[in-house]
This record gives sequence, structure tokens and C-alpha cells, in this order.
Amino acid sequence: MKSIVWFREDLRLLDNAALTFAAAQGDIIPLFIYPESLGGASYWWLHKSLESLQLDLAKSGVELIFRTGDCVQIIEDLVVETNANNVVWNRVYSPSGIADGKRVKSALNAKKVGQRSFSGQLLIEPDAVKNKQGLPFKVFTPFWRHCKQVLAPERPLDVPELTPIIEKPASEKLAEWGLIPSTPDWSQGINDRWQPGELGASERWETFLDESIDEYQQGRDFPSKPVTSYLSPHLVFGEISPRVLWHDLHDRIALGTVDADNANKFLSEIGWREYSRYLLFHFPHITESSFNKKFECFPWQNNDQLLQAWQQGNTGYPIIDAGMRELWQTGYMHNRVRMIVASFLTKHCLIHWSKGMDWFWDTLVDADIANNTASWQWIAGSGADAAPYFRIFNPILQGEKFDKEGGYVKKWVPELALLDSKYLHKPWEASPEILEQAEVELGLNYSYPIVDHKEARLRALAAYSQSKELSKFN
DNA sequence: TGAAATGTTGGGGCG
DNA sequence: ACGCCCCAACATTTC
Repeated sequence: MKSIVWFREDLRLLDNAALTFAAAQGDIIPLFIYPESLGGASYWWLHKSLESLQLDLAKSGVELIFRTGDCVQIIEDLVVETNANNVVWNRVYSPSGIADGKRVKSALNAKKVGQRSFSGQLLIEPDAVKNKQGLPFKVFTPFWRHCKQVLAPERPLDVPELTPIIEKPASEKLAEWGLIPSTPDWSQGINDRWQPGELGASERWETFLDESIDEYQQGRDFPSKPVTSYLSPHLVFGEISPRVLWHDLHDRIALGTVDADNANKFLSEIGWREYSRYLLFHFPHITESSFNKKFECFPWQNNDQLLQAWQQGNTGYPIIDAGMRELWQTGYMHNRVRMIVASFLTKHCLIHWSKGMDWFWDTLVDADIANNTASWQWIAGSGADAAPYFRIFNPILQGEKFDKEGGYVKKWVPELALLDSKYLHKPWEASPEILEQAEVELGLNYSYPIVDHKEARLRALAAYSQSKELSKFN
């Protein structure tokens, strides 16, 4: 038996069901097809992750084949070229990923070539979870409560023994895909911060277990503390399997070597990841339009100047600007700060959540269609189980609450580094003497607030009630 | 996984 | 000693 292993969002050898199945049958031909329309930061990550996978496979003498084009055509061609009699892959759950899988499946069936798909990205398949009425859950808490009752993921699979094929099918060169930025090379900050690939992923997980998980529940909200797992980009590309996380934590809970509350809090965040894929699977239109139809009439303003100030981290609100600059420089933003900047864009600036989603898509190394969609709609108030629209984050209070000492703001907005923490989150309220002493010149080296918080809040609430009125007539 | 407005309570200053 | 006011602190309601 000779199998093509079609890698997509599962760039790992450990606990890779499709790979293990194929390896047990005989020879394998690993294939990766150039993905259209990723964001810039994701392409950088993808390049590094593929390099890592390529090296890991090469240790067994197996060559990863790179090709560009339509997946059906490529796979059909490769079947003919290699005489493969089987094609396997792990399922993905985005609308385009599902469509590709279906097309490949029927093309192979038509040609009487064996094919099989596996679960590898989620703890539980989206179509396996329904509420008592047989409908998809629309609220996270009952969804996750139900999952926890029925979840019994299998133990992770070992890295399989791989047998290379003798013949060498043609492959494009990864380096020639041009995924790494060159002119200009903006990837330095990202490069310093991350180690993409399966090894980087497992090391990050070990570090998190050793150093942070027991403070997770409290510490995860403070952006100056490195208490989050930083696993998100590794999970997006499938460099680590959620089953590994689940079993590692459950083993430790059983042994008493991890605090159960903290471990369960982390697992519920994994639950949110499952939930966002689940929602996208059952409601694929939500990448384009509001989950909650009431928001179809929302009077968005979409002011380009405000959007640009937000993107560049020049809003005059230190916590917002710190977050946006962290994103730009490292491809990542702390979760707490993501909520604050997203609330600011949609509510203070009245800019449609899709504009924020597009920016995150291009700049985040962990950009993920399901999480991005679900989270932006959640914060905008239009999503499933969403934050109510009137829940408007106050960027000053949030800064004072979660970055009291200002470690986070001072790191990413160095022009405020000398400012007393009393005024750090509202520099416009400091006296001219204090500003001068801190070498802050508002309007020159740091922006005035682009909107007034109180006014913007009232405007957002007015827009909300206007939208409620309008939706009555639809 | 909010914030602001409004309501309530209780202690202390003060005439 | 008493009642009144002020207001901080906390609780509840509203957006």
C-alpha cells in the first residue's frame, strides 16, 4: 500500500491520525498544497512550520512534496505519478476546507482510489454535539458542559515509523514560495518571539505547565505577566494536538501535580476554540454577516482615519496603542488587550467588526478563521452568546485595572515610559509640568485621544438603540 | 471576560 | 444628647 498524506492544518508527526494510519499501511508520500489567502504574519509562521515538518520527515528519509494549484488536480496528478492507491488527511472545519475535502473525496471515489479522513484538530467533532432539541448549541456554557460529559478522547498516537518511497515526485521549493517577507523584512520582532514547529510547540507547552498553569486563572488577565500559554499559533497550524493538552492535564489532575481549577480554566479556553469551530461548522455564513440578524441594520460609521489610527496604535489611549503595537511588532496580542482594542474599534469608533477582523487576519500569527469570526462578533455583540452591546470597555479603567504598574504600556509605548502611573492611562489629564518632566508632548510625540470616551460611549449606545428600532421593521 | 447611574446605609462632624 | 447633613462604601439597577 502506498498513501498520499495530505497535510493541511496538522503540521506534526505526534498524534497525527492520518499519518499514523497511512504509515501502518506501507509507504507514505506527504503533500502540502500552497494555501491561498492567508494573512502576512500567518505566511511567515507557515514557512517556519513547514521547514520544521520537512526536517522532521527528512530524518526518516521522507520528502515533503510542495505543490501549488487546485487540490483536486494536484492530488489526482500525484496519484497517477506515484501509483498511490490511497489518500488520507485530517479534517479541517472552515467552509473552504470542508469544500476542498468533499471535492477531493468525490474525485477519488470516481477514480476508485482509496481515501479516508480523520479527526485531528478537535477534541470532539462538530456534528457530534447537539442540544436536547437536536439543534446546535448557541451558548457556550451548556455546549461545554455537554462536551465535558461526553468527552473521552483517545490517548495520543505515537510518532509512527515512516518508510520513504524510492521514486521522487516533483516538488516545488518551499523557499521559492516567498512566504517570508524580504522587502521590507518586517519579521524581526516576530522571529525573536516565536519558535514555530512541532518542537517549539511541545517546548512551549512544557514551559507553560512548569511555570504558569498554576497561576493561570488569576494571571491570564494581566498582559504584563507571561501567564498565558502562547499556544494559539501552534494550535492553528496543528503543531500540537488538543488531545495531548487534554490528557496531559487530566493526568496531572489525577496525580495532584496541577491545581484542578486552573487546569479546568485552561481547558475551558480550549473549549472556546472547539466552540468557535463548532459555530462556524453549523453557521458558515458568520464570516460574512452577523449571527444576530438585529445587527444587519447597525449604523456603522467606518471612518478611515479612526481605523488607521487604531491600526497604527495612535489612538491616544495607552492600553489600546500598546496592544496594537504589540500586534504589529510580534504578530500577537494578549487576550485581555484583544478584547479592549476590539471593543474600542467597534464601539468607540463605530467601525464594523469585519474591518477589525481583516486587520487581525493579516497581522496575527495565530489568525484563525473560526476564532477570528466568533471573537469579533462576540465583542461587537452580534455573535452567538455575545457580550451585550452595552458592555463597553472603558480603556482607562481597563488599563488601570489590568496594567496598574504600567509594565505593558511602557514596554510597547516607550514615549510614556517616564510618566507617573497615576496618569499613565490618561496622559491628557496630567498637568503640563508633569508631562514636561516625563518628556511627553501631547500632539507631538504622543497623540491626544482620537475620541472622547464619554461621548463615544453615549454615541455607541445611541447607535445601538437606533439599530434596535430599525430592526423592528425588517 | 463592564461601566455608569442610582439607591442605600452607616459613621462622624457639627450646630 | 440629638437631629441633620455629608459622603464614603457598598449594593442594585440600567444601559
